Amino acid sequence: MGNQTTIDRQAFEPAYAQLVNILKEQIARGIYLPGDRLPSESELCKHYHVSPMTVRRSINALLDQGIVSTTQGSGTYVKAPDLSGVTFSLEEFHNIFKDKERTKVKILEVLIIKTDATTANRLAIDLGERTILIRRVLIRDGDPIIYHKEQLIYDPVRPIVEAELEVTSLHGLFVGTGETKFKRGDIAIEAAVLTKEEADALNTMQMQPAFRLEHIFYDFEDKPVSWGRFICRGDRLRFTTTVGVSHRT
Amino acid sequence: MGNQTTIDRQAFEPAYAQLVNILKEQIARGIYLPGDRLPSESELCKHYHVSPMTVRRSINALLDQGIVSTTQGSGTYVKAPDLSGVTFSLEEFHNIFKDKERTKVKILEVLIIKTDATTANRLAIDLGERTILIRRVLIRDGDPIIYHKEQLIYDPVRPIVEAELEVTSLHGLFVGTGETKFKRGDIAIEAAVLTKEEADALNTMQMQPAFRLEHIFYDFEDKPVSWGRFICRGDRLRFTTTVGVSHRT
DNA sequence: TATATAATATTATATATATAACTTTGTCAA
DNA sequence: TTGACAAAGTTATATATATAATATTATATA
Repeated sequence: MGNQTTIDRQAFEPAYAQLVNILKEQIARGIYLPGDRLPSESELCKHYHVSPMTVRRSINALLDQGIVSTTQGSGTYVKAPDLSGVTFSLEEFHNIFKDKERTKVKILEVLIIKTDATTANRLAIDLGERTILIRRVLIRDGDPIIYHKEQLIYDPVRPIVEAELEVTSLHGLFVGTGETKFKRGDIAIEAAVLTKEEADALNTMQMQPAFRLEHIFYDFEDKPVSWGRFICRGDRLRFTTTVGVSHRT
Repeated sequence: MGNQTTIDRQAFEPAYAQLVNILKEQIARGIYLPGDRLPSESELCKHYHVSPMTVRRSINALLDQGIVSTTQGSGTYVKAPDLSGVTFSLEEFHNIFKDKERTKVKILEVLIIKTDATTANRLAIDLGERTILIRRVLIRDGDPIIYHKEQLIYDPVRPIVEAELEVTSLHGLFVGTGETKFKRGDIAIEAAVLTKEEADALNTMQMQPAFRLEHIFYDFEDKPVSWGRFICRGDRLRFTTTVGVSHRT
């Protein structure tokens, strides 16, 4: 069991990172309980023989991780683990896209249509204007996993379509190739049950649980360029995270 | 439109934060495009008349926000916005618990039972050992919103039960009162459809979409102390976030 | 006792500097 | 042209120091 109490200057790990781990471990062991004040920065300096800025950096890391809170003039206090600050990432979602060996993208349909009310609202355009509709399925090991339906602004001047279609893999969206044409995106996750259209595309039955990941992307002028939804079978995806002080790597 | 280009030393906002905003805005405006190299740290020092450490701090902030990436010896580069690093917070979930005015907790059932296989596995105990089962519903404005089913280790020596039951509001779990008895938790989110039991508790129909938030909490010896699930109506909860460079506050 | 004031401790911000590690570029020789 | 090497540029880490802002504690005063 790791039980570091001093900072090893010969170690590969930098001093500030070592101090972070030392403090985290002490908190994890219950030496400092929620509500307790940590030693002041100057005390930590003396005890571990590091400079104030190094201590500061370590404290900041603990702050970022939501493990402690600081009050100017008072001290640094251990936070009780709570769920309010917990985050979960799309990493696992991203992983599905990552290995290009196992996953393929099948384009079901591409057509130019007149917008319905919902799309007009999302893309901030007039009802009836033309948009490009793309429907695709992401297939892993022959199994359809994710259904994607997207509508893009139809703009002959700036042919985003070609760029989008070139990327038949959707890969660019998730790894940041530098070819992405959008500056910013709003994303929402909802729980849903599969509609018939979605179930057909995913080759399963309707009324199955699913994640619905809705996205709107904006260009550099903050105008919407595309809107769409990823539909993901609930039995194939699960988001995990931890709260509190987890073990050191 | 904010268009800050110099650092105002009289401003309330500290220099490093101002520099973060300046750089973010330039990236948002497309002055630096994905893949571009930012000016080197020493150049930024000269241009904005701040010390290297201050520039460093700003760059680190951009790193944390996933806006740039750095390569030692080479430079700092603007990242293309990608979904891989996107995170969702439980803030909105947390908000439901926060206002004690509107929300009440109704305890449906508390009993001591012998564990089934699933619970024994989650709590790392033997099959048939006793656990405490608690079923509650969180009600907002008279409407049942969240159904919670939890099983705790039955340990006469350490009566966690009383503590749990005192907190009839579940509030402590989410705000970190310092009274929480656990050190660490694993959390998973799944998409699901309501079972009959869940639908009854939530006073709605089964087969409706729902989020299932499963949690296991551990004590300071890393032994599981409780396991449970929050079931949340999908039409009452939605997680949102943004990707890329969003506008400054 | 209660209140205001001073002193002290603590975090927050900022500067200046130094060394190390790594990358890129340029130079020179084979 | 190619490869080896040196030089310059860039980020990463660390120290030492200073000032400001806030909180806490002690002290003096009424």
